Amino acid sequence: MGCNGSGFRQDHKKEMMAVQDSMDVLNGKWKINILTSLCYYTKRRFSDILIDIPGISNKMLSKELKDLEMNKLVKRTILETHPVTIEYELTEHGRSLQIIIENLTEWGMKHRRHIIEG
Amino acid sequence: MGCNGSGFRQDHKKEMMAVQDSMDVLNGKWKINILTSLCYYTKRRFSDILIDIPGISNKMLSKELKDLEMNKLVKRTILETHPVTIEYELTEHGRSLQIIIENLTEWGMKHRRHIIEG
DNA sequence: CAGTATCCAAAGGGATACTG
DNA sequence: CAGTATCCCTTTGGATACTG
Repeated sequence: MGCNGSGFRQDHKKEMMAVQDSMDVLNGKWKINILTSLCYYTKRRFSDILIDIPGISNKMLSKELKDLEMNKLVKRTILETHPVTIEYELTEHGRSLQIIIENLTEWGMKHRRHIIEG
Repeated sequence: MGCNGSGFRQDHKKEMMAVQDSMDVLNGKWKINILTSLCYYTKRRFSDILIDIPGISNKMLSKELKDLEMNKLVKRTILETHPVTIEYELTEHGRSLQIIIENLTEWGMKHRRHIIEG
């Protein structure tokens, strides 16, 4: 049942709660951006993401990556190179956000045309 | 070109920027929730939304609705009843977020099963 | 009903420096 | 490279009261 679907139920508390559940995970100023970087680049190192996202500080990137790991959206792998290489990537659960990220990408471009450029 | 698409271009700055443009509009703790309420209920009054979204204060709802109006996602209509009735609804541009909201709804339910309920 | 105003605490987050 | 630690300002936003 979509947004315009008016099924038997009159209220939409379940939908409201579900969206809230999503936003609890994706909150903060940078999470979506980090997930986007990992979504499009597949594998990415700490310093790469730092460059991918203009304005983010190492402190925030560190914190947000930990949050995302805790929510099982991101996987951190240590490669035993010298010195060690740390790779971040989406988990399977994280990849289930792919469609949302693609939609946000598309919508962002549309919004730019609609508002920013007039 | 999707997240896994590796076309000719090697970088994804355009996509990163587009997502950032989206998030600039949808930032804050409550915007998505407000849009969700208007998406599923179609038309909604101030006090209705206050009830739809557990935890939001009238101050924040007021502020966020203004932001959304400024970004042309939400339309505010004054009905000349006694006393006046104020109706909020999505603009056409706002309705273009419908697919994202539906995806977030679905993903939230999936995430609940995956993480919260184990 | 549909907000606005004020106060104030807590969280967010930038800048800079430092570590293994 | 991949972070931590600290300082401290800024923003967020809750509580409460008030207005037309």
